[in-house]
Amino acid sequence: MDYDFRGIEQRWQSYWAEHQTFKAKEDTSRPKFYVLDMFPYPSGAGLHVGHPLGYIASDIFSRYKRLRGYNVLHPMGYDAFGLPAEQYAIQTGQHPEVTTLQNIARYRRQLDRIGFSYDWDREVRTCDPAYYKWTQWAFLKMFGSYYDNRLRRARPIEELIAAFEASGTDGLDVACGEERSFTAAEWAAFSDLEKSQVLMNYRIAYQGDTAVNWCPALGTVLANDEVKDGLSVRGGYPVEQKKMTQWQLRVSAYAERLLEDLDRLDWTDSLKEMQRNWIGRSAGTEVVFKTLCGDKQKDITIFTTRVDTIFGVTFMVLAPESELVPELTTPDRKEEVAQYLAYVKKKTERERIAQTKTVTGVFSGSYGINPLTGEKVPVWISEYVLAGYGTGAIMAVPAHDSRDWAFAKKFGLEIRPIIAGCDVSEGSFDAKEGKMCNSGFLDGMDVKDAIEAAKDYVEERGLGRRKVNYRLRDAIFSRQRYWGEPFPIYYKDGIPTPVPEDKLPLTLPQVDEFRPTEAGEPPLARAKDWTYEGYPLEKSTMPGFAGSSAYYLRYMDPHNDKALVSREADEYWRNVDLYIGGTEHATGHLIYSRFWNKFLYDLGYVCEDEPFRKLINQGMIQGRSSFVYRIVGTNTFVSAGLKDQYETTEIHVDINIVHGDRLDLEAFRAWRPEFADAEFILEDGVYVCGWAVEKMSKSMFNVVNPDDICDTYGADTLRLYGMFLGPLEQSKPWDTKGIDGVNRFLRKFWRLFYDGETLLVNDEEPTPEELKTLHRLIGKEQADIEAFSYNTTISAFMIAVNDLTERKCSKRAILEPMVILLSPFAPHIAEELWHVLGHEGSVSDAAFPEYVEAYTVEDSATYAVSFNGKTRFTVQLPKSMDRAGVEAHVRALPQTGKYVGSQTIVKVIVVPGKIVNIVVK
RNA sequence: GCCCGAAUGGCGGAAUUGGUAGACGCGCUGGACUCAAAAUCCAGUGUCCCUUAAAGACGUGCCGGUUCGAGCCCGGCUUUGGGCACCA
Repeated sequence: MDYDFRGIEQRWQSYWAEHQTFKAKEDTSRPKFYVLDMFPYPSGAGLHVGHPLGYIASDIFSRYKRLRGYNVLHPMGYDAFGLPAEQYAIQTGQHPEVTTLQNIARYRRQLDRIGFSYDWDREVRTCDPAYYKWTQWAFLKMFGSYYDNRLRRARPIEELIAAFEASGTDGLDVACGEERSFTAAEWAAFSDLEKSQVLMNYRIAYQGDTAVNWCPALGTVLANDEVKDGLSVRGGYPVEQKKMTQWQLRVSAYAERLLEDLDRLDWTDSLKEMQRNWIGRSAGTEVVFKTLCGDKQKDITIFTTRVDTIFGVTFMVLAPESELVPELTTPDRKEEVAQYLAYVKKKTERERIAQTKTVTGVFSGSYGINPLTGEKVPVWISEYVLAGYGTGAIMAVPAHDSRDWAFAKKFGLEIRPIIAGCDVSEGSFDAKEGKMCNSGFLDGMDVKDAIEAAKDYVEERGLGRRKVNYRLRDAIFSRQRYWGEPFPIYYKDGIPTPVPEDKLPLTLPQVDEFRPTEAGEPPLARAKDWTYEGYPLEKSTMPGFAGSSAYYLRYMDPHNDKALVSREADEYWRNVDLYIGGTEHATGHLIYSRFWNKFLYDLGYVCEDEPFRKLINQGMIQGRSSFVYRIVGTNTFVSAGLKDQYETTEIHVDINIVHGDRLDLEAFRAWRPEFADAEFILEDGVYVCGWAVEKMSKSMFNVVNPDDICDTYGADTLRLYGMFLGPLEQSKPWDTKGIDGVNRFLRKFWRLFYDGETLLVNDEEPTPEELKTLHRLIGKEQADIEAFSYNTTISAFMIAVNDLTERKCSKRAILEPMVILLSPFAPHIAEELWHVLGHEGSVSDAAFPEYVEAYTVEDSATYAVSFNGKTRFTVQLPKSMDRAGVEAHVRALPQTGKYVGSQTIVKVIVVPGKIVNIVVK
């Protein structure tokens, strides 16, 4: 019998489905292991080979853990709300749900062919009302909570209301938008509407005015992580800054915990570093400068990490959006300031980014007073100061900050160095080193000491206080779109009011069209009767990350309609042990999920405060594009090696008609009508294509469809080859050259069982050498799989199979454990061979073979030979060698003579496995 | 500009973390089988010197250092991938 992968793969895939082999049940008698993939957005293009690579990696680990006796939870679902389906709906009128369901069906067919061990009974879809009920529920919980900075956790808003009633804001330390203070009596006197507005300042899900990334082409706002280089990540449309009232999540309240808890996670350092930078903790000082502005007195609070440089302040700068700007603009400067503000306002985000080197600004006419020196310094307005960070105002120290330096140069302001001996004629001196000068009481101190001394000084005299700032902003949670979760909020007399929990889910209404209304309202404004008890419902919907923030919890208990997850299920599965996915979610999903989980943890709904214990980032799979070269103005194509002799245009060509960089000329002519009468200039009789590694995409004709690989080689070969390409975490191009190698390996393994129709498996006793081969493999597998070094694991397998082939060993005692070892990687062929060996049932229920040290190759130990207390060289000796043996060996070494010379060795001290000390006389 | 990471044959990549560099696979060369092709199998394959072999020398981006010993550690570069980017 030959290795008939088509029959085998079909047969075993049906077997798994029929027998529910991978159905996961809570079972407290067994240890759990939760392996999760980042669920896909089902796009219209279907899967390409890059997508399932991470899924294959996690599937291998799931199957491996199963073999090791774990109760494995390995689910899959779809992140099904999102922009592309809606854009398509706007263009075609097709309901996004229809296209989404079609895409899901296609994804499922593609996934099924690869033989994953998913428990499909637990599938979730974020666009399913039974699922988004819990997204809405969580939102309501956030709406009904505030963050207590002292307890460092979220609490129900009722507790805050009780505190207001008892003593107003007195003695509170809670996360909020703006600092406010009022007494209990004042609180009691507020109207309902006023109370609602006050509470918004504290809720974890709140409505507030904010500068947002507005994308006119998409007709919606976007979160910071949805914008890159001033363009929307999806679609690449321009984005501008706009002030709008939006729902937001107070992620910033969790900044410190999100940062601290990174240390406890088993994630890669680079990913943790990305999150740390995104959170951007910076410890500094807030200092108050009084101002002189006609007869008005106004304080400017600034934030700085370098109070020690305060003696070098020669001017101050406000963000254009700062509310102090109108107050501090003197009448004679009014016109110029207004002009500048208009100029800043009409800039798009993209222009701002492109022009970061251009220095702009305007003088306000006012002066600030340096609280340490009493000196008067001008207050400027410039866009290089951001309204959203710190206090939106800075003290400028041009001698020691490059941005201030550039500004001072441009506007001719004084640059006053305060570190001895530094040269600031060509640029600022930003380093934190040297001795202070021109700085009053700080003179002569080391900069490092001065930083602390200055902080203390300012704090002790009440001129300012220590303050920690974060770059992390609150997440903007409204989208002016149709295809997302509706907010369970209605407006009762203008007061945002939650829809009662027992009325959830609040389902998405039908609309006749999916674009915004003529009045510029979101599409939900088109719905008939979009009201609750006669009051208007919120018309925006939630963003893409809403549904993906807690999906891992829902998998634990997907059919529960009483709770997001039951206590029992949560306490059994707890959190994700292994999460595999791309690094592109580092500052989006992976932050939001952690925040969302911590919030639920604070309120006692889940028992772990971090969602993903270990995280692996699989690298991106790039495409290998092929090119042909058309001579300009002709329909003649020249082979890559000769192209430099002509003036040519590079054209992407479908990689399916290129074989080993050689173009199939007939297929090329048939490919597109305009190439039907193409002429070619060949080299050595063939047309050689050029190539490049690029992103895998339709437009570059370099997409490899996993279905095609399954057709030609089978899913097992696809799985093995994908893992054999190189280290999991590394980005690499998909190059189908070389796939024959792993396919050959599978056939070779098969031939250990069969010679044509003859079954070769026998019950002979294995020789010690054969056992050694087997156990070397077991040892390698165990160590390498745990380290996700799948490529070397597969190499080890190939070595073992080559070795057994050479020995003509088809002994059951060797082959049986090997089938089990292979099953995580190539499950279909493993099932078939398990069956051939006479077993009933699935190899997935077998146990990982035990590793016996006796059969392993004799390991060597390294001994460092030291003489006169200094290590001179090392020797490698078998681990089994005893002390006397090591001693004799060392005495006989020629190197020993070199160092000991004519002296006599009186003693050799052997520390097992490590050091040999030689004592001489 | 700032913060991470990487650099090894013709190619993808190994190397027990300081101990025989190049495992495994691809490709290539030669051979066996075959009427032939495919498939399969066997042998060779870092570079240089050489008819060949032995032997030797060189060899992990570059320069220097530590060490008996460096792909791995230290200092200084170069190239490259990724993240952040007026965050005070």
